[in-house]
Formats: sequence, C-alpha cells, structure tokens
Amino acid sequence: MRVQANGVAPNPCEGVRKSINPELWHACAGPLVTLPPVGTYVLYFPQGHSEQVAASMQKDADAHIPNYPNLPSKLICLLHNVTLHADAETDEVYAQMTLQPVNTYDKDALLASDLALKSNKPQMEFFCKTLTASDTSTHGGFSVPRRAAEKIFPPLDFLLQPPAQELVARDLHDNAWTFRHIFRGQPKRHLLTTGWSLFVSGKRLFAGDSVLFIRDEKSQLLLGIRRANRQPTNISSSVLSSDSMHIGILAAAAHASANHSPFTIFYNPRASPSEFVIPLAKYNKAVYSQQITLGMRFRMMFETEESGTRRYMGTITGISDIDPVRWKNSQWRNLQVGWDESSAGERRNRVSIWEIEPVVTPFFICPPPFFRSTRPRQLGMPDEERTIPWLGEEIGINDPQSQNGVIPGLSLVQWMNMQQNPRLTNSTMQPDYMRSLTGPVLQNIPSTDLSRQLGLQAQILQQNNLQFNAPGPPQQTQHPDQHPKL
Amino acid sequence: MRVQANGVAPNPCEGVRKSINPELWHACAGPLVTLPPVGTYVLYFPQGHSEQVAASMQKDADAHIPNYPNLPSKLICLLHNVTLHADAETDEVYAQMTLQPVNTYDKDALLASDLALKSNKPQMEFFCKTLTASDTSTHGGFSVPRRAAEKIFPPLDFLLQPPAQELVARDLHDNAWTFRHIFRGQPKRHLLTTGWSLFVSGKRLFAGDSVLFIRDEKSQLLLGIRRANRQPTNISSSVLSSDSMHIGILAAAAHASANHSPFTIFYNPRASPSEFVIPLAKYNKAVYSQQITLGMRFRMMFETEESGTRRYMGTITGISDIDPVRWKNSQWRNLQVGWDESSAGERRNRVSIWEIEPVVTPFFICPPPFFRSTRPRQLGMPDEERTIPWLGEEIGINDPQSQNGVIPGLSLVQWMNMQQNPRLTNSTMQPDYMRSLTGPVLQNIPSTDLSRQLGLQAQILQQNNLQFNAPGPPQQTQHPDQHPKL
DNA sequence: ATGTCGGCGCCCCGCCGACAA
DNA sequence: TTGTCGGCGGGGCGCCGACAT
Repeated sequence: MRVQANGVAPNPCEGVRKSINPELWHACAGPLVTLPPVGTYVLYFPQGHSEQVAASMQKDADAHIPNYPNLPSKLICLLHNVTLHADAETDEVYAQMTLQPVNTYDKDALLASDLALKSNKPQMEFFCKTLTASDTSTHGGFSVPRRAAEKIFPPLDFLLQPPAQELVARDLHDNAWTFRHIFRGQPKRHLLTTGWSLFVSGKRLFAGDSVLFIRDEKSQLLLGIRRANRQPTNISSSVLSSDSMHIGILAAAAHASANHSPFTIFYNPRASPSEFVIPLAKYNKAVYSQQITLGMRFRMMFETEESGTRRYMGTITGISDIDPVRWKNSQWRNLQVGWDESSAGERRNRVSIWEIEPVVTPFFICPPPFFRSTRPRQLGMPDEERTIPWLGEEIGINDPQSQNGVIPGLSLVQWMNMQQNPRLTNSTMQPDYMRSLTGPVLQNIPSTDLSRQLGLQAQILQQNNLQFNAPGPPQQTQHPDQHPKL
Repeated sequence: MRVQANGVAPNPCEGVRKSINPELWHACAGPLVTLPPVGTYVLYFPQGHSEQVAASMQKDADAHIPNYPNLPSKLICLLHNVTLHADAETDEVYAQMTLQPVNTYDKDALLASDLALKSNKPQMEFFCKTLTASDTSTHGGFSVPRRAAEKIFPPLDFLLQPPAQELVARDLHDNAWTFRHIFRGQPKRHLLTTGWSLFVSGKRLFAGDSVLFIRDEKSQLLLGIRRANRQPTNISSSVLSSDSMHIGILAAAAHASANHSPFTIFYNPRASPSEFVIPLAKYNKAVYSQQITLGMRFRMMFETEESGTRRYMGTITGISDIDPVRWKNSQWRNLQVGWDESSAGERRNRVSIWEIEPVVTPFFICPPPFFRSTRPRQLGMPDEERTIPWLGEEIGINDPQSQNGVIPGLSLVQWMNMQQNPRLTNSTMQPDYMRSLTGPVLQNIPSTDLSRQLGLQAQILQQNNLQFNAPGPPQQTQHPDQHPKL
C-alpha cells in the first residue's frame, strides 16, 4: 500500500471535500485579504485576473493573444458562490468564485453590497512566526515565542518538572498534528519538540517560511503555514500554455459578459498582489470619495513580516494605462506612485484607486459648503443603453430616458431607488469633476490643492447620505478648480 | 540557505533550460509515443486536446463552454517547433509544440511529411522495472533484474569479492545520481545499495512506480521514472478553472485558425491516451487505406507492463460522434470497439481510425485486380471552397475549379502536384466508397465482406503510387459492394 | 531469479542545557 | 527573549545473507 512519507495514507476519496475552516483560511491568506460576501455585487477586472495568471506562470501575456474588443476592462457581477480551498500539496490557499455579469439589479443584493462594506471581521487569536534555521533543522525543535505560547496555547501545569503537555493542532485539510510542548532550558523557554520534525518535513517547510497557530472559538488549535516568496510554480505549464491560459480568461469573461452567464475564477491571494474581484461598494466609495490628482498624497496598507498591517505614505506621480493597447482607459493600476520610505523597493509602483486611502488633514474637517457643478452634463447619444454612469461607458448598461449622473457617496440602494423613481433625480447636480477620473491625464495641481478638500467633501456628503443628480438644463455647479478656499 | 531534502540546492537560474535528452524522454514517454518532426504537416484535434486537459483536471468540459462554430474538429497545421520538457517536481514528461494552421502548402514540407512516416526511431538499450515494496522501503536497496544489469550496466570485475562498482546515472534534469552496484547474496544477485534510498525519497517513488535505465551511445547511464497511474494532479486548478482551460484551448485554436497564426500547446503523453497531434501522412494513410465497416476486425498497439508493446485484437461495434452537439462528424474516436480478450476492461472502447491497423489475412496477399467505381461522383455544389477532400468539408480549403477527389495512397506531394497541374487530374477515377468514411453510419457488412479486400487493395495501390482521380463524366468504376471475389 | 525478512551496526535524528546575541 | 551549538542517547536507516516462491 502506498503511504506518504509522513505515514498518513492519502485521502482515498478525492471527491469529498472537507470544508475549510474560514478563520484558518483567512489567517493564512493574510490580514489584507477580504472576500466579498456571497450575494453582493462585485467588479471583476479581467486584466488583474490575467496578471495573477502571468505571475503564476512567470510569463506575461504576449502579442499572440487576441483582443476582445467587446470585453470591458471591468464587469459588474453578482457573486454567486465563494468556496475556500487549499492546495493539497502546498497548502497554498485560494478561493473559487462564481460570478455572473449582470445588467439588472436586485434591491436586496444592492443593500447587501452596501452593508458588506461596513462589516468588519473580528480579530482572532493567533500568532505567526517566520521559521529560523534552527526551527527547520533536524537538530532540534521549534522555539515558540513566549507571548505567542501564553496567548494561544493551553496553559501549562507549572507544578510539573518540567512543565509539558501534548498539543494537537489541525491544518487546513483537517489533518491532526501532535506536538510535545515543553517549557525548559536555561533561561526557560517554550519549545515544541516531539512531532515537530514530522510537521516540517511533511509540509516541506524551510527557513523563511512561516507557521501560524490559531485558537478557535472552541479552544481548538489550528495550524497553518505561509511559504516564503518562492519561484512561482509554473507546474501548470505542463497542462496549458501560458497563451491559452490568458486567452481562456479573456474568452471566458467575454462569453459570460455577452450572455450574462456565470463563470468561475480562482483567486489566489498570495500568488501575487492582484485583487481583481472588488466589492462594488468599495469601488464606488473609493472612486467617488477621492479626487485623484498628480502629486496627491495617500496612504496604503501593507502586510508586515509578522502578519500585521502598517500603512505607508506615498504620492501619486502619474496616471496612465498599463496597457494602452489592450486595456485602454482601464482603472486597473492606472495610478503611478512613489513611496516616502526609501526602503520601498519592494512596493509596487502602480496601484488602483480603491487600494489607497486619502490623507485627511485635520485642518479640513469642518464641513465644506454645498457645491454644484458648473458644467452641464452632455446630453446622451441616441441609442445609448442603460448605464451606471460611474462605472464608465463600457459597462453597457445605459438608459436613454434618464440621463442619470451619480454623485459621490450615493449608496447603491439610493441609486437604485432613483432609477425606479426618475422624478427624484431632477434638479440635482452633476459633480462634473468626476469625469476627470476616467481621463488619461489630470492636470497637475500643487500639493496644497483643492482636490483634497473635495475628497473630504465627498466623504462628508456620503456620511449625510445627501442626494443630488444630473442632468437637466445647465446648472450652477462648482468645478473643482474653482472651488473657493476655506 | 534553503536546501532540498536530498541536499541538492534548487537550480538558482530558472530561465536556463537544459536540453532534455531525447532518448531518455522517449523512454519515459513509452514505446507508443512518437512526435511528428518539425517542419511537417500535422492534424490538430482540439477535441482531443480538451480531453487531455479534462483528464488532467479530473473534470470534463461542461455546458458552460461556448461553442466555436468556426473551429473545425481538426486543423491542418505546420509544426514549427517541438521542445521536450519534464516537470521539475514530478519528472513527468511533456512536449511543447508550436502549430500554425495553414491553407497553403509548401512542397518541401509536404515531402518531409511523407518521408517522416517511414522513419523509425532506433531501439535503444534500456530496461524498465516496476518497483516492489522491498525496492521502495527504507529497509534495503534495489534488486536489479539480472538480464537488465548485464545488458545495461558496465560489467563488474568478478575478481573482486564481492564484485561491486559505483554507478552514476543522470536524470531528465541532468542531475547525477550515484549508486553502489554490488553482486552478492545467496543466491547471487545484482543490487543497488548506497544512494538508492536518496533517489527513492528524492523522486518520491512508491511501490508500483517504474524506474528505467538507459545506456546511451557514449555508454553514459541515464535514469528515468514512470509513475503509476495516480490521481491526476488537479494542482493547476488553483490557477485556472476547468472551464476557462477548455475555453482557452478552443479560443486559442479558433483564433489561430482564423488568422493562420501560430499557437502553442502542451502534449502530455502519459496523462491520458489523447494523441491529438497526428502527422498528416499518418492520418492520410490510415483514412485512405482502410474501409471502415461495422464488425470490422482490427489490431491495435498497447504498451505492456515492462514498456514493451503488444497488439490486441478488436472489432468495430459502432461508428458515432462522441459529442454530436459540440463536435459533429468528428473523426476523433468516432469508432466504438470491443476487444477480444475479456481482460480488456482497461482498454478504451472508443478509438480513432489512425490508431488501428487492419487485419490482413494472408489469403488475400496476392494482388487484387484493378478496380473502378461503378458510381459516378456526384458533381460538386456551386460555391464550394477549395478543399482537401480527404479532410472533410469543414477544413475550409475548397477549389471550385477542380473537383478533385483524392485516392487511397496518394502521397501528399503527389496531391500537391495535382493541385498545381489541374490537367493531370482529368480522366482519373473517384474512389466513391471513401465518401462513406465521413458518413455517420456505415452499412453493416458480413465479416467476410469485401471491404477488407479493398483495404488491402488500397495499401497495394499506395505502394505503387498509382494515381487516379475524379471527376468528369460518369465512368466505369467498380463499387466495393460489387467487387468480384477472388 | 528475486521478493521479503531477521539480524545488527552505526549514523544521525532529536532532546538537553550552555551560551551569546 | 531566543537563535545556535556541543553533548549524547537511542531509534531507525540501511547493509548482510537466509529463505521462500
């Protein structure tokens, strides 16, 4: 009988998938990874998806790949299904999502999409340690950081000499690993001894990889791993060529977009920083609460070595398409940025608008005056289809009757209500500066410019759920360049 | 520093691909695997390609996949490039091929395609052994079959007591493995001792897997492995959904077909019995030297346990499309077959015509009389495009002027000549029975029917390079049903 | 001819505190 | 507080022929 090296026979029934513990999955995925809830609206960026595959294949999409002119750079989708997975060999976490491009909107789903933005997952008790050479050598066991042991492990009976106990922790595949936890040495320290080397060899861990322990609500120990950034496993290259993979992504999305049929993608949060499925509400909030200008200052979250988070400050240095040929006017990483700290060599020099947070200066906290757009919205073309304007024109949902503009901070449900009650949409304003967001170049404005005030205003408007809309006859509106200083 | 379990540091330079030894690759691929030569014409079957991926993913293509109505079930391609590969982790062999769909033909390439059919790769000296429990346990070494050791290994110095030597063998990645080869025990036998367990654990071999040794022309030892049929590694599922993979295959092929642009595929000979790139000459010979009928007897090659070949006899029990919706009138495994031996449970019940050999009864070896079709060829439809008739109508190369039929045994170069010199094509006959090959149902003929004679005739005609062609006025031809018995 | 096992030597895995960073 | 190392004891890796098939 075939037995694995660790003595555990392989699962005889491949079809049965045990459900993965969501807390453990998220702990392994890292603090920055959030998955949109099922039943909400999301934006799918095929460009980002392609990027993830390129990272996995260590090969970019090249010129052989056909263009899909009818495939927009982003698709509004209803998220039908999310299942969590972990690679059977590497324990690499990934999620499978079923998306369906939509052109009509369900009110409950819109509401759910709004509410999901506010939900915060509770912090759980866990610790994460990067393995040292001693931890992974065959010479000894695992040195447990003291705070971690005291926070996560069951308390030791210190009447014993030495204090010791047996720990059982389950991994993502629900395999149990047992360790001897002992408190000894001079000075005293927590160690995992017996059982540890089996774990290291079974998971094929090396110095630099990380291990994390979680105590779940039932005080059960869970155990996950995070591998150091190693070469992308281009193992899948033996199945499908890189070109075919990229084509598959684009063709599948194009087919689903044309037919409004569901399609399935895999999101691998640690393979590459390509979060290509974005909650619609998050996108909307980001796009319409921030005025993006060259030179603008922002903050952005990054993951620390020990699975914490910290913010880095940066400046927007340019706004341009990554791929002007294939993905023109895409918002996928169209912001070129520089970072304040010189040690920022590893941080990306391109980000998307929903990844960054505006820098709010306390000086500007007082509410700004209500403002109106000075420029009338251009009257719609004939034969336009129903649109959600703040998603750009390529989404393909246009409404010839109601030339709605949507304003910063307008919630999805409010927007939906307006769609159903067109009379409410009259005599409201069009925040014209928003149009500049989709433009390829924004005017350069001094760092003390007014755009940040506008961003602040938009946030405040959102808090108050103010509604205003376009179009109608030319109205008195406030162009950002003309906004009065406070 | 990260070091693999076997103490060998991973290759620091992933970009440098050492060329794989072709002999070793073919030995690992098995005796039935032949790759078409570069520069020849091949047929590419997207359906078979999709099948291979489905086998790798353990999931068939399902209904979500769009139809590509403009993608024929087979594409004539020029084979631009073939590179041999082996998976870095599993040593699984696969080949990368660059194909370009064509509609014009280069004479040299046609000639090469013809000649390639006749070339036989020389047999090399190698042995293959399926590992036993003792071979893979940590308790001992590897028991070398006596004949294998005497044929492959350098001769031992039997003056030593015991006779022993150090062997060095290189694997597909050009890694060297050293073994102590000793002749000892009672009774005496050849054993590999020191070094063997490192190899077993390094390659993660288990009982049931096979190992093979080759001695190349420079008397260097080469070492390969073949894993037992284990669960398909659906590891790639963490990158791309099964649907997207299938779509990628079809869309890539459709794009290449429409633009006559090159595309790249991976052929994994041991993942599944899906040989979906077929030399054009092999296809042509198979299709036009055999009359396929229900009840027809045939032989087919299979690989034996020890990497030999043997033929099994079978009977054609049906002719039908595997997938009448997606791939109508495809020749991909359109023959349903039964096998003579009851132990045939593992053999496929569907094969393609180029996989089988006709059963030639010695009684019929004497040359049959020349025959002519009694039925006139149906005059061509208007607006037909230029075609290669023996490829069916969906290939899309039609010639309204010359309603050429092509006859059994007509070489590609000869056919090409006819295309360039239409006058040569006059006053020749159309073997009308060939048309039945593309029909979904063939008439059932008693097992002593005449079709086998016709198949034989076709072979002989091919050997003599006889030419005859259609159309012209109805001619005196011999229909197979009316062929006189010998 | 070759698969499996008992015997057993020795290597190295793995537990210990020392010591230093 | 915790990473690394020398010390060292014992489990199991791995080499041997016996024996069976």
